[in-house]
Amino acid sequence: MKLEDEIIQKKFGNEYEKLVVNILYTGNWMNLVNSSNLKPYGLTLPQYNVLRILRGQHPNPATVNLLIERMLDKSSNASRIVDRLLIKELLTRRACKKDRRSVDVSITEKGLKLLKKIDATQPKWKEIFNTLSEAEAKNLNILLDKLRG
Amino acid sequence: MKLEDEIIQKKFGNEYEKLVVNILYTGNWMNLVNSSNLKPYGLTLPQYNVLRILRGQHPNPATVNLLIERMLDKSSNASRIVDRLLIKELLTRRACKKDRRSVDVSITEKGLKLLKKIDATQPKWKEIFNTLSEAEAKNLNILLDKLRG
DNA sequence: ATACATATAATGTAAAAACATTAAATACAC
DNA sequence: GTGTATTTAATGTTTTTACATTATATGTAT
Repeated sequence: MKLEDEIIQKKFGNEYEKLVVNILYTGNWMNLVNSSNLKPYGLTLPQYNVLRILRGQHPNPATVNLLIERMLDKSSNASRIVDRLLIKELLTRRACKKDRRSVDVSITEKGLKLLKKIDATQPKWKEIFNTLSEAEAKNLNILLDKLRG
Repeated sequence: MKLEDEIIQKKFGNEYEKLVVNILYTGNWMNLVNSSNLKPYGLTLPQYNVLRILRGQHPNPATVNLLIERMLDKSSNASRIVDRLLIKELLTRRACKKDRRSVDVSITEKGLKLLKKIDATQPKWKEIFNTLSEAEAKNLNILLDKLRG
């Protein structure tokens, strides 16, 4: 029996316990879709997320700290993810003038161009979730926001 | 700005796009809670999940294949996770009689005992999600099931 | 029976993550 | 200003994951 069926059939202690498995399972599936989409471009999911954060800041730089704050995966290998993207010339890293402990990390033109290319091929969640009406999606968002307090 | 705030404030393309970030973010937070709870027992989350699957099968064995099917993280280092748990004597591994390609993996008494100890200290999601009524949790589950089609 | 395909798990290797520590700059109390 | 604590990022090391390959057993078509 697959977990998918397991979720449906298994007797969970309560709705909250089931909810945890449900969210984790759904999230894993989304991650799978996302990362397999990125593979042709030679980016891992964390690398992609960092690039997107940098694009969000552009043309301002971001510090490594800001990357850590924003990244979905907080485990903070941010410094090394920046290393890897630097090698690929998708970003630049230079000492921050105002605070010499910090570094200014900025996405390059090459990085922006790559993101743009990826944008076009990213999963269309609206279509993937076609079993869900817009109102239901909205409702889910509201409930998830509420869940986190 | 933290991602938490970002989710609230950012303009997403549509509710579906927001939903993806929302679920991933929530799931990451849950994983964090779960794995920090396991750390005192020297188990990683995948190791813990494998042990729980084995307990679910007990007293029957599971094949590695079954573990892969059921694990939340499908990347399938199942074989090596079994290795690690074997070293800790939390499970046994022996050739399967019926199909000599397969292996029978079973949780040991030591493994069962460890799980039992962990059970008592696992996060009480019902309390953690106290911002959410039981009806809302149920509604979330229904919507998530629907989302996956 | 033989040949070929498939299923199952293990292994080799490279990449990334986890965890702890370190180094340097800044903030702050006195 | 001096000493101490804190912030910021990088680094060292170990563990785990990712990806491809391999070895063996089983299934299947002929």
